[in-house]
Amino acid sequence: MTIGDVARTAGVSVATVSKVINARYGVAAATSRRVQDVIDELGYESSLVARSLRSHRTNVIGILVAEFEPFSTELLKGISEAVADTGYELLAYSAGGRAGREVGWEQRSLSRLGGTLIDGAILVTPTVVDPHEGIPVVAVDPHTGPSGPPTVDSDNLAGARTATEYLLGLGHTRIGLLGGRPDLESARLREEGYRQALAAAGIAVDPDLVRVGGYKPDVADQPAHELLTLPEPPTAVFAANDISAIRTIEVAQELGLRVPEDLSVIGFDNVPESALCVPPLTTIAQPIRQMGAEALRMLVDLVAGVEREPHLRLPTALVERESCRRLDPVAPGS
Amino acid sequence: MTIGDVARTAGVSVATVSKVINARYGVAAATSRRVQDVIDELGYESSLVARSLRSHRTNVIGILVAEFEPFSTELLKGISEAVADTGYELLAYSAGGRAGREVGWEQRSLSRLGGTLIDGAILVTPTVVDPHEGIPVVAVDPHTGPSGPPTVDSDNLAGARTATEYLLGLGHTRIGLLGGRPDLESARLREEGYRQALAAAGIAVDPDLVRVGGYKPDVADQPAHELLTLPEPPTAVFAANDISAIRTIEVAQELGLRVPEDLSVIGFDNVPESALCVPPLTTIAQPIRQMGAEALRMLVDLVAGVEREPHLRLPTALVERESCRRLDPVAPGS
DNA sequence: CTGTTAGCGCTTTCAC
DNA sequence: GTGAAAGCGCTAACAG
Repeated sequence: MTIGDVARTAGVSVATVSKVINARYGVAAATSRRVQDVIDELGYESSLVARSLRSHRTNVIGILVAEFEPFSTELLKGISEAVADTGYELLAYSAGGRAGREVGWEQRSLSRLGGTLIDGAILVTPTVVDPHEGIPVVAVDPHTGPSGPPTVDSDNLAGARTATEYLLGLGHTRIGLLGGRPDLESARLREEGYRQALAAAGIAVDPDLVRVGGYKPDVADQPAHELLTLPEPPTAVFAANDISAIRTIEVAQELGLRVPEDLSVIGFDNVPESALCVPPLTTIAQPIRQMGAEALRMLVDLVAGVEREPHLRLPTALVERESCRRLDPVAPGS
Repeated sequence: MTIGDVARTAGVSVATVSKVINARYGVAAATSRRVQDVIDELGYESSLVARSLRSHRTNVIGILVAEFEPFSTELLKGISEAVADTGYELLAYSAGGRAGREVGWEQRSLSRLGGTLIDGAILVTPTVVDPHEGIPVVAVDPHTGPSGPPTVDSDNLAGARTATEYLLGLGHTRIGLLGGRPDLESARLREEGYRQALAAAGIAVDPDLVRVGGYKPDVADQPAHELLTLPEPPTAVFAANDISAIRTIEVAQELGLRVPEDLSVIGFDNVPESALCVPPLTTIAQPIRQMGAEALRMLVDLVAGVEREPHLRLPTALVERESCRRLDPVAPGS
């Protein structure tokens, strides 16, 4: 079913059908109606692909992700809510599982779709972003600094400091850090916040207590295990994201440790999964859905050529649940 | 940056570049290497759009949704996990906010993308599905019966019966039903399960207690309010999905009712949001991620031409949290 | 007002 | 082994 079928059925040329579809001037009312009737009758819808190849305006916004995991899907919900009245449609593209390992998925996806299919793109946690893209781009939680494309992120530094101070306030001094993807600026800032809070409390960072996690359950597995089987293990762990925090809790439990009695764990992100975990995870909340909504608004403005402040940073907040506990004032035997 | 640019830089024709990209025979090793070098150097990626228009095989699976809400995004997570080793990429398409109201978004999206962009599609809670599509289609939680395309769903009837029996077991007899989208078979089955459980307990259904909710918070608002302000209100409500269950709890709280002390509420789906609600929602779990994974596997087989049982029904299970409570044996004053 | 024509970027015969 | 040419479904000049 193509525009040609419609044209033939209506007894006009494809050009005329195209004009009717796109509400261009220069079509007689009678012709227009007849064509419209045929379109309705046949249930014809123009191919987004063919149209985009030619016209370079599609009314579709792309969301480019490495994978559909809790963070990106949460963002998607926020974007979806915000898109409602804009007239845009949404196309979320994941370069398949391979992308997790393969760097440069952002550029690849952008090249594959950017030329024609989408009018603008939201890049979710991209590592590298070529500043001179063909289409407007907004990056959420990117690696880039203030240069590069417009960005939306949250206050990772303050959030990490809050997390660490919270643990400190609970009497913990041996606090482990399970870091995030090293290629992400947010992960770097979270580690920095951890170090700042410790320094402010006059506690030296024990290098043994600092591990690189990642952002996937299986990647967090080994470093979490190492951390918890140390000769002098931490009494609390700050994991740089909820997924690795949840995995840390599971590893602790496999090791016979009770959370929070024997080990306190705090995460970062506040993805819905953090509430489903047993015990429910105490974490630093990012306003993920709001970040998505803001990224979309920013991008829509960009596509429309509206000037905007190019960087938006949203606040984080502590969400207390049940995975952290005050350290007993005197450890038995000490 | 097009294939033409690569061809010019490498000093060959576009046809040759195309052959190199697609690993076709008939290219000299030296030429192939030279072209490959240019591709790498320029960072060229072929346009999915242009390629798909011509070749009709893209290695991309489409997931067509009305909206990115908790159910569809949960499904997306399951699909994303399952796609990892298949070599397919994922393209989730939402017809924008308008779709919620507009019926037929499934057909429209399918027509727009199906011709060329995607090799197969997973339709999420579609209402109408034209059986003779151009590409393989799997429907998740569809309206259709056993005819129509292959489907994946959960045992809605048994789940609804379980939910109602659970409330009955807690001593409730005035149990309200906040139904789901009337155009969904799953909603019909959930109501049916409710009726069956009540009948089995020898309780007549009070028509006042049966309301049509929908699947969006604001749609559930009014019927929930009506239900709770009845002269003789229910002591428990079975909402046909978590989103309207959560909204019911909020409405109850606005009305000064405590949940679960004054009102028990049970949902259906077990989306992550149900655990975040206050109090955490007792609900009937569908294995949503697994449903997504199975739908993907089914579709991949379909695309590959493998024969399969066309309908898969997964079991549901009660998840007890804190929104339901045993009814006091004797109501005060009665 | 309407139809013819020329591409968009790519793949695919089919000559050379 | 390589390139010229046709065409996927559509839109955008331009003639008629």
